[in-house]
Amino acid sequence: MTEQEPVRSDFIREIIENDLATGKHGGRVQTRFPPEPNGYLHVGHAKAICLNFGIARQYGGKCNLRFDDTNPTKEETEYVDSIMEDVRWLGFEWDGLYYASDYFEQLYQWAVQLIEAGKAFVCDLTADQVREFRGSPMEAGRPSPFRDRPVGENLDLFRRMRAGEFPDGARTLRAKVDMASPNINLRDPVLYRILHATHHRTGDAWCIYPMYDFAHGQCDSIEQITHSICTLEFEIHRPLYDWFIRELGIFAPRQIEFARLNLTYTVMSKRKLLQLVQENFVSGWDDPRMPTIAGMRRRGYTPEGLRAFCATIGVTKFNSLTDVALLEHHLRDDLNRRALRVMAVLDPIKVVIDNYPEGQSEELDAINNPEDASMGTRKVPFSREIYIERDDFREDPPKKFFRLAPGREVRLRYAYFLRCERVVKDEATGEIKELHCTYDPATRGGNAPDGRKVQATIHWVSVPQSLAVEVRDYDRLYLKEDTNDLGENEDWRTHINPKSLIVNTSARVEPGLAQARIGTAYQFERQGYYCLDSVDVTRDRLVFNRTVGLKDSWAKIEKRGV
RNA sequence: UGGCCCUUGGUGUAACGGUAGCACGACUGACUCUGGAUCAGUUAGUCUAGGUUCAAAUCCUAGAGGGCCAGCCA
Repeated sequence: MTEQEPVRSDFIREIIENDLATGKHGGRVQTRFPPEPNGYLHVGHAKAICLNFGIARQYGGKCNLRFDDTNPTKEETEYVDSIMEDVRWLGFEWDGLYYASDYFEQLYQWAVQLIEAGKAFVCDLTADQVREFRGSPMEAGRPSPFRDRPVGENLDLFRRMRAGEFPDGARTLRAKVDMASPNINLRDPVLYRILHATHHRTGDAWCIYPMYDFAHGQCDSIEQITHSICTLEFEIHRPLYDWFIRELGIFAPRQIEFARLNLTYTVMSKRKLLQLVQENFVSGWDDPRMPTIAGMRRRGYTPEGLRAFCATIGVTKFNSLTDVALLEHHLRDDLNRRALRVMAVLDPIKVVIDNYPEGQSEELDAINNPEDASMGTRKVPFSREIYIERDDFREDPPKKFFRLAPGREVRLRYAYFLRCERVVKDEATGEIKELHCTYDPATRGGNAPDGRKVQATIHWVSVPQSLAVEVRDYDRLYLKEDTNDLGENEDWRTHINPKSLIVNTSARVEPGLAQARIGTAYQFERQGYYCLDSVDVTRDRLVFNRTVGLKDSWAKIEKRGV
């Protein structure tokens, strides 16, 4: 990431600047990005990553990557690996790499400390009973009958919980806070539960695991996090974290909450993304339709585009729904600068140029990127038979349609003026089989010496040299704009778009694309940005993913009704 | 019938008691060998009601609307 990328200020940066100005923490800024390794990172995480790592970079601070791995039943090494890869791909490098599980022993000792101070107790209530005793938001809870268990007994029981003497769920360690608090998190929350499960890092060393609430704040404290940035739903947990920090007498980070990203037509919950994968709605976490970082990378999104998007959406405490068009705008903005222009005919119709000598071919110069002259030029072959886009011809052209039609002349990009003379149709179906045209040899390169103008320039490929490729076009995965807006008892899957993937096997591209490389952005001129698929390409089959389409003002005109 | 947080054009945001600005979208127009890009322009906003003040998007009160919280998930 270049240091020059613009950073807009926000309420969190204001807090930090204020802390810096007043000398809090001696000018030190330490943040962290704390994912749970139970799924792949998505674009919402990208916002959090840009925030935490971006702040550290901006203020000369540090940012750790810490895996919140306190629940062995859901976490896997595969996710740890993917998360590290995605953070790096986005353009960030962590200072410290930690796991909550690194701190299990310390956390255990702190639990013992709370027991000794009479602030925690071992509770024998079942999960159902705990729920019942907890009360509701409207009514106070009742204390557990085990709340006043003597310290010595608590210590003994907790030690035996660790030693594996009890089955899952038999007992918990709970904090003694306030059963009458209007904040339910303070009603004697569970600190430790018994879970005879193998942890992806600590193996079978433990059979009791700390709850997130008992781990997160203290992990931040251990790492001397100055600003602990998290999403809004943890706001109500903050008093609990502060309580632990105070009772334990340890370093106090400041937690600041911001609103998570919501995008139109985009499923963002980890639970739903996991469902999409497990129920085969998509091919995997990296399916190009997924809003995961891995999916977007495979789709052809760029780190720069994603970062630019994150920089403009801002950071607030307001629950908003960002238009996915804004993401696409930043993507196009970046891709426009970097993409190699090529010609590809997605839905070919054959054109025979009757006055072009049979058996002849030639090479024409084409510009690789009009936005960047340093990307040079290339040669594209031209011959008597070419393919053009079926959409670029209308037998009976509507008003404002500028492209090819009988008797009309257009420019073939980088080649010649072409006039349509005759249409050949299938007698039975009426389908257009091919076009017979003539070209003007004097217009080689694309300009007429007599100064004559054409209304349109269309792309094309030469039939004999063209390459047949597979092109995958993606549409939104979800049909409803607000994916969180669901009726009572409504299954969110009913709104999954059944046509989110369209595989096109009849596309033809210019021959130079035989050397296409994974990770390179291409613009199929007049159509969109594409990239080679990183998974399904084989030696004899090129597969291109449509990253995002170009803005199409003709489509707009046509849609309005001419 | 609880507690906490939030509310600025269609959307995302800025304005920190003193001219409501920016971006996206939409719409015009110019230009163009991509109906792309670019450029110029138009559109449209402070949730409501009171109060404080010379002055309120900003402070106070009430209301309306939205979000979160009753996992041995994070």
